[in-house]
Amino acid sequence: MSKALERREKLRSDLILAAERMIAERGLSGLKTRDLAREIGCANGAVYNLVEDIDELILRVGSRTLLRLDEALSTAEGAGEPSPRETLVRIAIAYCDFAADNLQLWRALFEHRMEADKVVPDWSVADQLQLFRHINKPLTALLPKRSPEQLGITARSLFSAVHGMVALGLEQKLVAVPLPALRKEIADLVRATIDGLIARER
Amino acid sequence: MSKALERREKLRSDLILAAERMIAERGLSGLKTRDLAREIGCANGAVYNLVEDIDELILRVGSRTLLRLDEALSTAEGAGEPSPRETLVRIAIAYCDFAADNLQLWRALFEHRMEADKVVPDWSVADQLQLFRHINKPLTALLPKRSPEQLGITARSLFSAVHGMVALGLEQKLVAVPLPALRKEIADLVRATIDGLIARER
DNA sequence: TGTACATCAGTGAACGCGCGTTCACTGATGTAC
DNA sequence: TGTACATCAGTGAACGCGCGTTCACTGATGTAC
Repeated sequence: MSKALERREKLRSDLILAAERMIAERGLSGLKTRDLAREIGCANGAVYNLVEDIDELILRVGSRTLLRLDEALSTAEGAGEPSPRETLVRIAIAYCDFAADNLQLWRALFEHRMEADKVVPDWSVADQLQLFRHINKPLTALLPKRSPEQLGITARSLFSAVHGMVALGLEQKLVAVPLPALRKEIADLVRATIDGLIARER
Repeated sequence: MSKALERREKLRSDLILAAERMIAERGLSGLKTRDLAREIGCANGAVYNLVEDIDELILRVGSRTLLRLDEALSTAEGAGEPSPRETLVRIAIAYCDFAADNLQLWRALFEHRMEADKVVPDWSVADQLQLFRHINKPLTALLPKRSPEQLGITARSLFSAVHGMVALGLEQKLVAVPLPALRKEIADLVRATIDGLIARER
């Protein structure tokens, strides 16, 4: 039986990797069960032995994407001088670079909506919250007077703002910041915002 | 013949209004041709006498939304003291309020993607560019040393940042700024950013 | 070691639903004489 | 004013495609004796 279980786990991981590749290449809407089955060499219906449904599969891929994003942010955090302000700038730039390098996978994180009645599982929620620790630490150093709740809100605001610049910038549509200028604009905005917040603190 | 033309125009405008109502109530994905036809009291196929296809219809609704947004921003601009910094804050808050009050229609502006081969028509492009004049005027007053190109990029950055806060805030998901705090957070971020940009200018 | 049986992963055709768009046809409206 | 004809908006059934999911069946693998 263990041979069978092993095989099953192998197939399951193949499935998730194939889904990841497919989203990366063709976007979330390009993910099709029949193509997945062909890709991992099994029948249509076998997919449903490996995974509850397509929503679960998408969340599994999302989990992997968040993990890689986490690593990218950790790397950015570690490099260079320890000034908390510049750490935040580096994190923001790293977020931008990650999104650009993993465009479709990163978009899938935000495009995917569960049906109204289904609930996002705990393991997926935990993945998301993890990421805020990158922002929280330097922000706490910069704004020591603020309560944890206030800091949490400021962290979310800052993240949302940077996320917006990245999202519209990478769309390459009319309202977007032109791509070459994007990283510089993000750095400027983060620095300006932080300086403004600190000045306001006093 | 003019009686017929009149009737046709009436039906066409009914169609656009019905589409607007339908998107507002059920979101962009809730827009269905059969429901539209029933709503305006004609057959399925008649819709295609009034409009090229569904993409055009969505863009027409989008055009109306952008027009109302433009009015809302104009109103915000006019009210209160003339300090350019506070004008920008009021515009950002007005954008947030408009999005909250017109949630589905506002989302439709960003969700809608044309198929790769089709081109967004000129009248739709013009609608979008119009809006930036609201941001550009006060920004020019605040940052007089910058060239028009630089100002254009800064305007887009600022817009993207505020848009990101509104978009994630109104999603009400994990990463979002809590809704009651959103307006205050936006005002703070805009003030902090502007102060930071001006300080950097010197 | 060999045989009978049970289990369950794997199969792939078919279900079921949704939905934009087309098209042969109709009937009301307008035009020509 | 009346008749024959042309036009074209309006009709709604049907086309065509996509696609997640189910399900009766099969065959390989493992277990019991």
